[in-house]
Amino acid sequence: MLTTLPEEKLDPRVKRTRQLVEQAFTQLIREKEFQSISVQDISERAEINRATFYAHFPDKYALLDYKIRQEFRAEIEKRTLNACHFSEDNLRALILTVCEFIGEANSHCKSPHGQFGPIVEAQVKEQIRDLLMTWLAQVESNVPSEILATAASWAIYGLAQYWNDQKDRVPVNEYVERILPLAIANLQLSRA
Amino acid sequence: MLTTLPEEKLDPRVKRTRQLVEQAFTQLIREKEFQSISVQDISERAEINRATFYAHFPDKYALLDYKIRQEFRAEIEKRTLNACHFSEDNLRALILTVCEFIGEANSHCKSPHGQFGPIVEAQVKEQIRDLLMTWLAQVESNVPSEILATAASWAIYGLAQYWNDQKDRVPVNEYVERILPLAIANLQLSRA
DNA sequence: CTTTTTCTGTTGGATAAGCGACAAAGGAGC
DNA sequence: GCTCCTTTGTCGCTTATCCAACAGAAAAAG
Repeated sequence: MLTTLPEEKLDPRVKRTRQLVEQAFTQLIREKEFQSISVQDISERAEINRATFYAHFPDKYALLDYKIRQEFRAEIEKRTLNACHFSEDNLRALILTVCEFIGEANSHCKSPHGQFGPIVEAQVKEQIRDLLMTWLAQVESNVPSEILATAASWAIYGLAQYWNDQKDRVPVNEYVERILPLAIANLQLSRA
Repeated sequence: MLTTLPEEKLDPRVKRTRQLVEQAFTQLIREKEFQSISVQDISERAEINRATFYAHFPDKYALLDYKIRQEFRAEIEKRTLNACHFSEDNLRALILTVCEFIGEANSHCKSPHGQFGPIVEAQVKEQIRDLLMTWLAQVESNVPSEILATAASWAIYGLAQYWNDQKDRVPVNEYVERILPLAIANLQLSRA
């Protein structure tokens, strides 16, 4: 689910430890390379037991996934418009968010041999897809919304990454305007 | 004990909740009157269960005691010299600390009908006594150190409060110098 | 005054977190 | 190759915290 109700009667204890783990990880990630961060490091920094970490996350990669999802979601919620309807403006904002998020991820989290990229990609695409699904739920079409959302999420992420990899970049806004019609067309295929 | 070893292999959970309770109380005490602060208020603010509060403190008065002790101890540790030996300089610093602490307590914690005073008095006197006991432990005398420390703690606190209640106060340092010989004499009675 | 509401301590049972200890896997140095 | 050391998941068992409920005290409302 994309809709965030961060506090709906959650056990205070799990709320606490999640928070502690998160902020410990946030601290460590800007000190060390992700690879060299151990679960023990996180547990010690968070002042929780190591076993407790595993009660919340299967491993440190799951925590990374969670962190990425959370931050991307925060961007979505900040700028606009999660859990609202499909519109040209919303789609534009979404694409813009993706472009900038990838840029941030590349610059801030300097991964040595780019093991970071695939993880970010998977999580962000998932988020995009979920969001598009909620938008399309209110629209009639003879193509299943999963199909449309999947295609569009891949396309949007691919285009955003393509832009980020360029040496001489067109301004973001200009680029977004250029690919926006394509994205719209993708989502409105075979409209009823 | 006055000697503080705040973290010696204490269960992380109790460390956490103590900290949460403390900072919740600290926040509330500068918003509300102590009387109008309920255990529920503290628990909610600290995001712990109310029953958990009672697992740590018998009631809110015990928490207040604890807070006062802790802050006075912090003053002692900051300025100087806990767990060290008896000397004129140390005693002077101690008396000065007491004078200023009472002043702070009176001004900052404006209690409506002075129910605060007796609590502060009890806790601070206890702390003074403990500290003097450790000092006297290294000194020979034919009078039990409990007796000497008790008398001196009452005398010092009484004189500090007396000074605070005056309308036209002599400068602190001057006042301290005046009563210092008296305190010294008290502690060195019947020296071996 | 009576009624209603809030707060207080306390209890029993459920659950999360803590604390070792363990075998296994990986890395560093020899 | 071989140690030595660290990290990793995982497992019982203990302990702290949670939660809902309770009766009684205190405060507010009527």
